[in-house]
Amino acid sequence: MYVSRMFLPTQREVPSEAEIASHQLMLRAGLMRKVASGIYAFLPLGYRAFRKVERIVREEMDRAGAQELIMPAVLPAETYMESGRWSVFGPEMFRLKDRGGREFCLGPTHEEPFTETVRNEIHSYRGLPLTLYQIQHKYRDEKRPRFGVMRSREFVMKDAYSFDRDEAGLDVSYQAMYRAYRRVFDRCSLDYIVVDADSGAMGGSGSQEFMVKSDVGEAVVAFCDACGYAANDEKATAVPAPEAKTGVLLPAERVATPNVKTVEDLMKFFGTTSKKFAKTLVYRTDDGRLVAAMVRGDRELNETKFHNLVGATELELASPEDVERVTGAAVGFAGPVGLKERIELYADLEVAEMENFVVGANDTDQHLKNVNVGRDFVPTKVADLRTVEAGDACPVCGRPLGQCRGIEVGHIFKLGTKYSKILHCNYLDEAGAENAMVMGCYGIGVNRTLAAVIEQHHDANGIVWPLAVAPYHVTVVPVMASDAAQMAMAKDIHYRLEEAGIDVLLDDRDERPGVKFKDADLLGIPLRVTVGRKYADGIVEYKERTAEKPTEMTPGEAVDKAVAAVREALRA
RNA sequence: CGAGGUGUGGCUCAGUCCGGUAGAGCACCUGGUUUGGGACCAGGACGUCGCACGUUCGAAUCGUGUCACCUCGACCA
Repeated sequence: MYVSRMFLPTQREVPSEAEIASHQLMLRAGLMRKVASGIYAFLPLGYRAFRKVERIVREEMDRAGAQELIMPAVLPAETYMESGRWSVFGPEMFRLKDRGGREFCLGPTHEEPFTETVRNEIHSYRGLPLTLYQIQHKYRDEKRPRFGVMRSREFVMKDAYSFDRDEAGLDVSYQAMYRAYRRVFDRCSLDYIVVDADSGAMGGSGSQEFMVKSDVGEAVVAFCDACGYAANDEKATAVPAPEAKTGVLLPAERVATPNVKTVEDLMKFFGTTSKKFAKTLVYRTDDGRLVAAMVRGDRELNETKFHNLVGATELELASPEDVERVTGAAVGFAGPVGLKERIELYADLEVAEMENFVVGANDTDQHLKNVNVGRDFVPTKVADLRTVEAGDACPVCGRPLGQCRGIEVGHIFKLGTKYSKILHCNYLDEAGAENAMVMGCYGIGVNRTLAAVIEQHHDANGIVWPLAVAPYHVTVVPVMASDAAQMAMAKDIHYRLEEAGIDVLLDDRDERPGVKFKDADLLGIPLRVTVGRKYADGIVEYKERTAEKPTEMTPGEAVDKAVAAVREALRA
């Protein structure tokens, strides 16, 4: 491809709307342009890279035995009404009506149409197992799209769905996907970890996320270097770390604490550590229940865990009015003892281990000290409710946990029979008995994966594509476009590479060399062959994007070296 | 959805407080000189200053409304 003919709008300046490296570089290198908030057009160079990722995904899905199909992006409301998700998705779903007033949506995820299709066509165990997938645009009207394609409202997802006779079959299908995912992200040269994830509202028996390590990731993961435990912080647990006990229960006592509301205020007032307090937080569920959660003063409540425990669809902090009604006190003085209304009260594991601690008295400007679980109050249930922190003890081996941020590029999920039961996706076994199919679902965010690659592979000058996803493998740069002999040699190298099946650019523009080198670096083309000052002696320069300096060699050697490097890198 | 911010040529931004002929750099076009890490000189084109209404002799600038975009938070099978 001749650069002079390409639609490749690069920008010298950093676009003001882009915050993170991948977003800035995707705009600067002319990979994409924004059409609306969270909606992007891929330009030729970006689309090439996108298709490289897509191809890797497709190859690995096919290798794992999954079969590709394509569902419509526009789906009728009925498809999601049967499962109940027409209402569950709420405003996040892009909805539209046809001319007859019938309701449709742009598919946010496709469990329903896949399940429906399989239900309609497969009725026997003979048709199982089956894994189907598509690479499709998905639509979610995110409250806050950000970071370019990292969190967008239209995005491309590879979503696969497996259908098995039983749990054992699901395990096999799931493992096949797990291995395929590892291969996909390995081939993309991503540094990632696989973490246990919350399977909460989706039900099901297990779920793992593929997290690309990155400071700009929106997810927080806890991991243990010693034993390999790793989990999304929504799910991560740690060994409780109770304070030493004296075994002497002191009598509970009311203390006037005017304007002492926060844990920090309390520490000052009582002159002790936050580990001697317990916070009581009141939440409201979507069905109108008020529920309370207690965690130790130095801990954070993990809303996901609480959410799952309470069994609500929606959960949010109760309004001040609700809190005042339940506690009979201003916000900040809630406690487990003497609540005005009987509400469910859940205590974290560590709260259950506390002794002679301080809680709100359910009376404005009053706290209770020397409170003890069992004697002064009995929680509805004691459970793990806190968010883990770096340094907490690993739940598997007890060593300190580390924490890092991650970009979720893939998610694999054992759905079980959640959808097959609701949607009556059944099969007859050998004995003629009807059973619900056991399902799994597996997603990869294709454009997010592309952004993650850039996030992990760039430097001050631009993108540094791994060969496997580079839009072009090699760029041939004649230093003086006006020198016909030089240009002829560059064209010859370009031709020979192209003939060898290499994706190659020829920067034939009549620009100063500095401009071409800067652009080559910005675009991140992994290999560069420069035809310059020594071309008359039959010498060109070969340089890897990451190398400090070029190496001199003959054009033939440069071609051979580039071809070998590309073939080596693409050997899947 | 809550809070904050920004909308001026393709890009980055100044001008707005204090109303008076719309600016700079980069990019673009023409000619010339250049040519190993984003050249230089000369000339040129490109704007209803997000939109609407209002105040005023006069609005990029003041007021009201509205839209878009960005950041933080909340939310996110």
